[in-house]
Amino acid sequence: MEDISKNIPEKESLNFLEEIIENDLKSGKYKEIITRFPPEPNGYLHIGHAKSICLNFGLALKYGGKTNLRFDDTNPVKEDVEYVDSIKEDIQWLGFKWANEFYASDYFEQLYEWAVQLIKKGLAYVDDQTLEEIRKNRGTVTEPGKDSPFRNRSVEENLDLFIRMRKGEFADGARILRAKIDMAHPNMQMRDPIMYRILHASHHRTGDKWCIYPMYDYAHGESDSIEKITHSICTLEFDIHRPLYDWFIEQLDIFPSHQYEFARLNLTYTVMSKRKLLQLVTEGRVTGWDDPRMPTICGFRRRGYTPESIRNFCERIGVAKRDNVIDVSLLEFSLREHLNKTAKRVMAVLNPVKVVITNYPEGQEEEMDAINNPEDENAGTRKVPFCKEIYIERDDFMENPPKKYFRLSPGQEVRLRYAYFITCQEIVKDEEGNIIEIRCTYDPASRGGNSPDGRKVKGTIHWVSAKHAIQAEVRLFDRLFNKENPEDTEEGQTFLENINPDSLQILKSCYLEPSLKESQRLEKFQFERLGYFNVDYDSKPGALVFNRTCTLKDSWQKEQEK
RNA sequence: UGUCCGAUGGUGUAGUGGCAGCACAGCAGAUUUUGGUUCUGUUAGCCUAGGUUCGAGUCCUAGUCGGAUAACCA
Repeated sequence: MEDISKNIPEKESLNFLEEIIENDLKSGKYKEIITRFPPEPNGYLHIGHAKSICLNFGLALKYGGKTNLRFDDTNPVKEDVEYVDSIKEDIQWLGFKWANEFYASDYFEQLYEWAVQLIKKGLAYVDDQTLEEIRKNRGTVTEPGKDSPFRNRSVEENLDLFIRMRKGEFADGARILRAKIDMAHPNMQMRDPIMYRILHASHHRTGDKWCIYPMYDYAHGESDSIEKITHSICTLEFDIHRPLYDWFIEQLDIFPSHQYEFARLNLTYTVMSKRKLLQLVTEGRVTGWDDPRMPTICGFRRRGYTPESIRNFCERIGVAKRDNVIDVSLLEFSLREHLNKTAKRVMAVLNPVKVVITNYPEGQEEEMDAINNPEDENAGTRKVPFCKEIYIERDDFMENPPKKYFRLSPGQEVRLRYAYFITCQEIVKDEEGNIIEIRCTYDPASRGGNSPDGRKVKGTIHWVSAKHAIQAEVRLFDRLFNKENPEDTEEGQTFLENINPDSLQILKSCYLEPSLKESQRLEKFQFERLGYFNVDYDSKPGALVFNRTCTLKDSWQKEQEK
C-alpha cells in the first residue's frame, strides 16, 4: 500500500476540527489524539463515508495519532459479515490503515457490568411498558413526557429483572432497560432513553450468547471511552445526542471522550441513503453494490475512480457544520485532475465511419510512434499501425460544417494524430443518403503530423487502422440518479420512479488500437477526446469491456448547445 | 409549538474586531499533435434590523430563513 502520510497537502488555514485538536495538543489536554471510524456493518460504504474516513484517519495522520476501526454492531438483525469484509476492503483501498480492529460487541460484557452499576446507583430501571405506551408517554417536541409506572421500582427488583432479561426469561419487547433521567427534558433524547432491548437474534460475531443488546446511545460513548478516543467525530444529526453521550460517561466516571459533529456530504444527483441503496440492490435494479453506477466506494472503484482522486476531493470540499450540497462536477474534476497526469492516452473509435486514403499505396503498412502520456515522459511511446483504410469518429466529420468547425469536412485538411495530414475529396453514400465512406488524399511529407512547409491545420483527429483494429465493448454510464438528492422524505419514496431509464448502461461495439489488446482489469486510459475509461470484466469470457469513468471537458459541445 | 445546530459569490470553504481570500463552476485570452491539458486575466459574496466600537463578516439583541430532533435503528 502506498504511504499517504507524506502526501498530505499543506493548507494555509485550519478547519474547525484541526483547530480544536491543535488547541487540545497545545494545552496538554492530550498527548496523542485517537480517532475512530465506527461504521455499522449493515451496508457498503459510499462516498459520504469516504468523507468521514478521510477526516478521521486524516486528522490522526496529520497529528501523529491513531485511528481505530470499530464496527458498531449492536443490532444483530441488520448486520452481516459480508459488510464487515467489504468495509475493510474499501478503507484499505482508499489508502488508510487502522491501528486496531474493534467491535462494539467486544464490549458487551463490560457494557452489561456498567448497566448493572447504573441500576445500583438508581440511574437505570426496567420498564415493562409496551412499545406503544413508551412512545405515547415520551411526549412530543412541545409537550413533556409522562413517567412510566415502573420508573420507581426498587434497585433490587430492577437488578433481578435485568439479570433475568439477560438469562432469556422474557420475550422480545417484553421489557427494556432505561436510563432514569428526566421525562420532561426539553431534549427528547434525555427522556429516559432506552439502554437495552431484548432481541433473541443471532449475532454475526457473538452468536447466541446474548439476547439483550445495547442501543447506540448507550454503547457508543462507552466504546469510545474504552478505546480512549480523544475526538469522536460524527455527523450533525448526532449533536442532539451529545448531552446523553456525556451523561453516561459522567455517571460511569470513565475516560472522557468527546463528540464533535460535522455536516455530512451531499452530492447533486446522487442518492446517499443506505436504505435506498440497499433497495436498489435487493430489487435487482443494479447488478450489485459495486455496480459502476452506484455511489458506493466499490462502485466508484469499478467505475475507474482512483483512491487519490477521492481523497483529494474530500480534502477540497472541506469540513464545516453547515449543510451543503456539493456539485458532482467537483468530484469529476478531482478524478480528471489525477487521471490527466497518470492515464495512458490511447485511440479508439466509438462511432466509426470508414476513411479510404486514395493515394496511399495498396497493401502498404506503417507503424507510427505515439506518445503514451504527454504529461509523463517516463510513460514512453508505442507503435500504432497505419494503412490505407482507417476508421474515424463520425462526429469528426461534417458534410456541411458550421463556422469554426475544425475537423474533417469536404475540402478540409486535418491531421490524423501521430500520422498524416489528410484532405477530404469525396463522400460515398448509400441509397438512403447515409455516409458510408469518406475518400481522402494524404500528404506523404506530413508523416508524424508535421508538414515540412510549416503549414498549420487546426484540427487533429483520432483514428484506428481498419485492418489492425481490435473490437471491444464500451459501456457509457449515465448517473443512476437524475433527481437532485431525494433524501429520506415522502418525495424520496418515489425515487425509484425517478431513476432515469437512460442511465442503463449502453454496451456498444467499437474499434480500438491494437495496443489495447494487452489491457488488464482496472487499468485506466484516456481515449483521445472520448473521455476516461477503465477495463473491467464482462460476462463474455475474453471480451474487453471499457467503462467510462468520466467524461472530458468539451467546450466544443458546449458551444454547440448555445 | 419546544430544544439544539447553522447562515460569507452559482457551489463549497477561509478570515487574533482592521483592505473579504482560496478552490470548483462561469466568462475572456494565450499555448496546444485532439475544441482536452496547461497558463494568464476576469465576473460575482458577508440573511435582515438595531446596538457596542474610531472601526463589525467577526461581539450583543431581536427577527428571517434552512436543518436536526418525538425508532425497542445507527
